[in-house]
Amino acid sequence: MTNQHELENTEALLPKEDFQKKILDWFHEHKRTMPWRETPLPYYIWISEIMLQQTRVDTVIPYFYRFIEKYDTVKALANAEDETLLKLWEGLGYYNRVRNLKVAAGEIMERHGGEIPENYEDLLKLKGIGEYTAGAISSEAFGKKEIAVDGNVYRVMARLLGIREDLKKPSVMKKIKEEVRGLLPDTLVGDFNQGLIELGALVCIPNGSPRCGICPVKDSCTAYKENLQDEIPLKVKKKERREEERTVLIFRHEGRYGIRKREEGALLAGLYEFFHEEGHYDAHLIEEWVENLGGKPSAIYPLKDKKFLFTHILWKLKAFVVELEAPLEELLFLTREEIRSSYSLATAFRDYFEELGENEVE
DNA sequence: ATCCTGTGCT
DNA sequence: AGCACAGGAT
Repeated sequence: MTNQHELENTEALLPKEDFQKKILDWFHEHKRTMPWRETPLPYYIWISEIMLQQTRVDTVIPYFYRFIEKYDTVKALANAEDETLLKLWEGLGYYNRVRNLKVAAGEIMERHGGEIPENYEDLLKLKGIGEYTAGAISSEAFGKKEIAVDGNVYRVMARLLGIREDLKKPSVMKKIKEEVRGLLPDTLVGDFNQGLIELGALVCIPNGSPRCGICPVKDSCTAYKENLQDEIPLKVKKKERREEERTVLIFRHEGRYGIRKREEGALLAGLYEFFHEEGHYDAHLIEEWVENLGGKPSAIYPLKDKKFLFTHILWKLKAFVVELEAPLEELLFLTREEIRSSYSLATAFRDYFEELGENEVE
């Protein structure tokens, strides 16, 4: 019995043609209606895929209509005004996406005579298009035999194959992509890809129990058969973050603020930052401290405590604005406007920078 | 590999 | 209110 069971899970897990047919049939019957599916022009697929990154279908649809009405071709997009473009995107978030979209439109005009390229490799070179999006456009708009593995597909495949490993591990991602590649049909590849994605979005869902009862491929699903739906995808232990207490001193002299450049090769190399040191200090310790640095504080105002997360470190920040009678030698003293326009401040300090404007008395 | 982005989920 | 996510960039 055990042997037979194992056999089912390996070679017979997914008789390929059956699996393809089940996904395609299910997709054709249950797919949600979306404007770019009704009219699958390459340009529409491209715009929608970019909009759909980190954004729900329902949110995207009205933006999509407005966008393609205003910019109906790659050429129009390449010549778009930044202001108008940003206005059209307002509320969608992740604004780099729309900046990249215009850059890519320019690239398509220059390198591809205004025609969206069909090949995965060419698509991949375009700004804002990564592995997933290149595969999605190539297969869905041009019928090329390419995979389009997004977060949904990783989850669906992990459950189907019973993969109880961290889906963020490159080796695991690679394995899943190879599995999907091996399952691609010769025709209707785009529908097959979308079928897997749609299955992940509607049936094999990320939060809450998957709806295995209505799944077209439950019979070949390891997680279903072994009741592992809650174990897969594996919830990865959130890596312990080292906590560091730091005190930030925002020096001000005659309306200018002191910043310094971070060392090359360090965390956040080359970005600018306010002065800060390890440890938490209160106002009168700071007075001494600043005097040791050769400064004369005329006033010290506390700002709100903040936390800032890196992948591996948590900074617990205390911050003070320190009014100085003279600038400090080791820092660059600049107006807020100068900093805003010409210096890239490390994001850890950006909130404090923004707050400086709020209670500033000019 | 590591960082970034803002959102939606708890 | 804080955190996890997801895809691309560097």
